[in-house]
Amino acid sequence: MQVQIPGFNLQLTANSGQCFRFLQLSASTYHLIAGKQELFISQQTNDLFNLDCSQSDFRDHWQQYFDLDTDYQSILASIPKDGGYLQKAANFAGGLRILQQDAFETVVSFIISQRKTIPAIKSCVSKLSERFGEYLPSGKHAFPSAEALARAEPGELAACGLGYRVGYVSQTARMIAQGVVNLQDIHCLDDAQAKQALLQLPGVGNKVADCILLFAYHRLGAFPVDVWIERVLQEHYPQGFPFHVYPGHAGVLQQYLFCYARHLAGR
DNA sequence: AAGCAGGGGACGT
DNA sequence: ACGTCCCCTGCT
Repeated sequence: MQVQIPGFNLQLTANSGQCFRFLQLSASTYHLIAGKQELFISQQTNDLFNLDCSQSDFRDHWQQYFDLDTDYQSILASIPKDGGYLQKAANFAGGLRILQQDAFETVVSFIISQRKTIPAIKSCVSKLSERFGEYLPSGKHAFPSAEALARAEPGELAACGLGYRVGYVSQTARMIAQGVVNLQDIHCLDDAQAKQALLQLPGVGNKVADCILLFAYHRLGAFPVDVWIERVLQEHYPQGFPFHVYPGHAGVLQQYLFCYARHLAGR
């Protein structure tokens, strides 16, 4: 189907480091696996997109996944037009959308993300899926279930490149499979409670918890601080980032800053 | 409380 | 070829 999505930039979103399961097929076309759903999506013009799914799949699944019901115009409008770094970042990355991803996949992906580059994370996630994820109709693999990773041998996880994170992923998968932490229930908690719940998982610290809140639980106020954001804050906000100006959506700005900083560095 | 170990790949030199 | 860095956490 063809659909008009004003302001959305697929390339920026696919390469934003939120999700590690976009495969770029051409300049404007990507393949994506999210949960048990697969999608070929292509950006044809500024606002026009081609998706190989039905109207009902789009309405029931992808519209939410790509966060098309959030008003990004008003978020962009909240940024002062002062020619500052944030305005430049927003000007570059304003087409980015905060994806609404599966919680378990996001938990594991970001446990793996610590001290790794984005290409390395993608490689790990891909290997984990091929080894432990269930087959999809296309012959590709879904991201593994908590049960599958809980059963996995440490050596098998290590073979996916997890390194010292093998224990974190294994224990976290067990806690979730056994219901010690219920990822569904976290949707009902407020931001602070949700963060506390996630911090119980081994391998999930402050930064990773913020990423999970932002990319799986759609808590747009969560503001993950990684090494790129740390540098941006030190260089451009030495007196601190003005969170009070952006109540409830600073996390969106964090993504603008992250992508812009990486862009300037040629990544 | 600060400092540090920790797989291995990506990246720059 | 080689050192540094990587969307960091947990231990000391």
